[in-house]
Amino acid sequence: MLTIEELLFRSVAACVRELWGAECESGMIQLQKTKREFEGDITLVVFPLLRLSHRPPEQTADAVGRWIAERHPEITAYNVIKGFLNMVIHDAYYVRMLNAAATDHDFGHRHPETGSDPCLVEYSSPNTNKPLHLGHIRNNLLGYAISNILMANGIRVVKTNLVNDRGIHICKSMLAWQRWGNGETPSSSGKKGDHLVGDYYVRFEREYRQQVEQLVQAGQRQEEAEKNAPLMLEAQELLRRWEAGDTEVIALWKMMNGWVYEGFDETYRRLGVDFDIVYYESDTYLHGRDAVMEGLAKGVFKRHDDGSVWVDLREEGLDEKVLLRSDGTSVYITQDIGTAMLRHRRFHPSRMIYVVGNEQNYHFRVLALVLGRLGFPWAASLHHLSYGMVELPEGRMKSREGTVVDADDLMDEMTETARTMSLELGKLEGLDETEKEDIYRVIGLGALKYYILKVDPVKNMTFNPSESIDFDGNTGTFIQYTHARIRSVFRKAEELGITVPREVPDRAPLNGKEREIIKLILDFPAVLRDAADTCNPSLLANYSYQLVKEYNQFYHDHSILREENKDIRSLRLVMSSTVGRVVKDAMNLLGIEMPDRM
RNA sequence: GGUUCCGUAGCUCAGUUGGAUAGAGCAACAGCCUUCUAAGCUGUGGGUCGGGAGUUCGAAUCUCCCCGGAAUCACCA
Repeated sequence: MLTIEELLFRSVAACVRELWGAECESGMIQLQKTKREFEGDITLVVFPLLRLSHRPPEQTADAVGRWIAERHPEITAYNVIKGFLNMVIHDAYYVRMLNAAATDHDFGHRHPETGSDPCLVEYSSPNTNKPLHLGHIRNNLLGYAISNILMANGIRVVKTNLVNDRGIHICKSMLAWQRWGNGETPSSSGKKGDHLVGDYYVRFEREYRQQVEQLVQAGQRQEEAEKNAPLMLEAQELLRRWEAGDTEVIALWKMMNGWVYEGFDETYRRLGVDFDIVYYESDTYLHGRDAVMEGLAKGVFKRHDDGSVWVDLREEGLDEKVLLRSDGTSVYITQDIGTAMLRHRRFHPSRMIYVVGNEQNYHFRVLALVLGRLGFPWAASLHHLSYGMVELPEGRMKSREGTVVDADDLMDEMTETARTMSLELGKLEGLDETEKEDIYRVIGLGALKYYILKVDPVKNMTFNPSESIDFDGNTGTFIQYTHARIRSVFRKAEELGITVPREVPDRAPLNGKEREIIKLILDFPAVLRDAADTCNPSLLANYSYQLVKEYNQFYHDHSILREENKDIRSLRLVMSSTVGRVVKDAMNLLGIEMPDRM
């Protein structure tokens, strides 16, 4: 079905051709929603057309308005204010479009093209030496949400996680555990595996700092002391033995990483995110080396006298960047080169999206350029979905100062707060305990997820642990609450024996509020597309709030089930159920569950 | 110092391709529960869109310069 925008677009072009004998160039026909304070639904901005009409704005707008109104019964009236032509659209059009949305189970969604290449999304990518924190939550929510949004747009998605399971950081935890652990395990201590390992990492850092301090007091320079501290030397020795395949070290590494994975799995499960494929750096870190050596042979990279291999990106405005160490071992980016190649060989992705914090903007520019230098045409398909840091009121989270907001703790607190508030309101009486607990969980997590996802990813955001997350106002809770009330209307309708039509059978006139809401519903497909095109889930979050806010005002003024509203009930019921469905759909794409009651 | 990003109400954030008088929530104050769930609704107050110049019929939005903040520029990951 032709939307009214498409119809008007063509109509304006035809009008200009007929009246002034000119063709519209792209961008000249600007249609937008009419501002609330003016009468009308769609507005044509006529300024760009003045070049063709050679008339003042008002005359141009009036001429176009008259031409269109004479030919299209959908336009019932128009008015001109300065260079703006506001057109009023017939109620029947909106009722028809509402019905189309109401009866389309995949409203706004597109079906995947068969045989098309997938989009690969990498997110989470944790280190295995400490538990997940608030920054990881932003990462995971963004990655999971954008994957869902792409899928809703008919794109096949492969969700991947690249676990950084090797390196000096995990050796530090291992060393501390060997020293001070006394064989402690998750089951012996009752601690979650990732937290247990994280505690030993913290222990290492604490002891290490003491050693450094002692060396400095004994007369060494800070940098010297940091290199010479016995604990650091031991950790490095452990890394060497790991790389040499020492069975004892490998066994310890496997055991402790196993604990961490159990812990991560639980956190992921609670957070509601998942992956199709998990890559481990210990498997992939060697693969990039061959590619770098090939590039060296082709002359796109250079070897320095000490044997290290470099890429010179000064022409692109960047610096020289090391790709292989002088001892031949790989660095961080080497591993990413290898991983990208492995993935490309296996999936032929049309796009590779990396959800990684903005502190790695430089890294991903380099990665794309290096892959380009190596001659891979798909280097251009890399997309870094960069997001800002989550900061605390006093600044950045610092593990040294114990200001890291732990993911598990935060989810616990959110659920707990939801429980307390729910009990105060006392609306869940009559439900059994497991149902109640599930609703507390859904509300607590919904508030957290929405709070994070409503912010534009590119921006740093502030998280105030004591007062940030409200359950009032522009929150996930409010959206869930409105949904729960809509569901309640339908439960009541059933009790009252009111039949709910699938679509609006009559041609009831619309009031202003109803039009606003229907227009918002009809925006959903475009918002969903924009969110995918710009890799920005916050568009969906803010859209959901806007829709629900509008609906909630309507809800108060327009009783749906009252007997005196019988004749307009069908419209209101169809509208309500469609709002409920769209909002639930949008929120689910963000990973936010929608309770039927709360 | 170089590069990139951010700067909108006291606070947290929206703001569509450049479009009309820049919007929400929190906080403050005043109302609304015989009425489909008050986690809600209605109203009041609150702005040099960091500053300046430019482009344009029109700039929070695009360009340049400055100010403030963040990240990064490692043989760390």
